[in-house]
Amino acid sequence: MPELPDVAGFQRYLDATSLHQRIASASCHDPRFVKGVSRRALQRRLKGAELVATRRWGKWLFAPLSTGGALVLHFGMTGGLDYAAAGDDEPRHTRLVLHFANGYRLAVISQRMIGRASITDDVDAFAAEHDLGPDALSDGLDRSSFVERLSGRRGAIKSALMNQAVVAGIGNVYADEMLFQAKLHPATAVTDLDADRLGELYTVMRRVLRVAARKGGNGEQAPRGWVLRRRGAEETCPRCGGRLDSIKVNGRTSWFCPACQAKG
DNA sequence: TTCCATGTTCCGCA
DNA sequence: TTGCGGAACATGGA
Repeated sequence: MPELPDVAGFQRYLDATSLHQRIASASCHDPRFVKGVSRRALQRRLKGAELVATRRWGKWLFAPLSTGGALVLHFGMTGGLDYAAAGDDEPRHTRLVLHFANGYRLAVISQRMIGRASITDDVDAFAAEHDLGPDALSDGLDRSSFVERLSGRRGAIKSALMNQAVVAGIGNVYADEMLFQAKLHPATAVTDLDADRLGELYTVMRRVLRVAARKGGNGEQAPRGWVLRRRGAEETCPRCGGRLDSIKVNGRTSWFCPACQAKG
């Protein structure tokens, strides 16, 4: 689930619940969830601090600390946040808990241990270390810079869209949605697309992500015409009614309409 | 039981 | 040297 729109929802949730509260203690159940720093160091850096803001970059969520540095969160393939009273049961697969002085706690959930938590002293440097391109919704990523970043790439357009070094935030589901709305076959070679076509894809990308982020990534609230509600072998194209098909692109399942999304 | 899953990272190959 | 594609990683549901 967690692609850019989902993480945007987590960001709003964190903003609404957990900012400017003193962290009495932090507990991490599984050391494998912490990357880059030791589990003890993570807990020590969080204790006594407040989360003073949030910043999202692609699928990564950062929360600068009042004591310096920033908490780093990534949710992997399934995860989320849960803010509740200290006595409430923690959700399954809770990996990190911030216990606030106000008697509430924030649980960070990530089922498959592919997510992670860390501490960084410099968000921009962290992004550079992880080879993150500009956030897909950032102001700095205008149409021409998007076209420039994609042009000349050798692989399939879907691979390029999902490449976090090209543009950060797009995953498998939303890549399929964008390609559906842009009427592009997922395996189309980037080199077969001219600047106009890539520019159209930029417009679609921004619209899809903006609309989805507003819904907090909740796929059930996606507009009726969107294909992401219909991933599956028995499903039909919301545009032409034909049967959807799937192929593997870059090892990931791509759902598309063979009639609407012509190759090239 | 086997396969597959919405992500990132690492490695081999062109 | 660089970029691309596949495998590994961990866990649970179909």
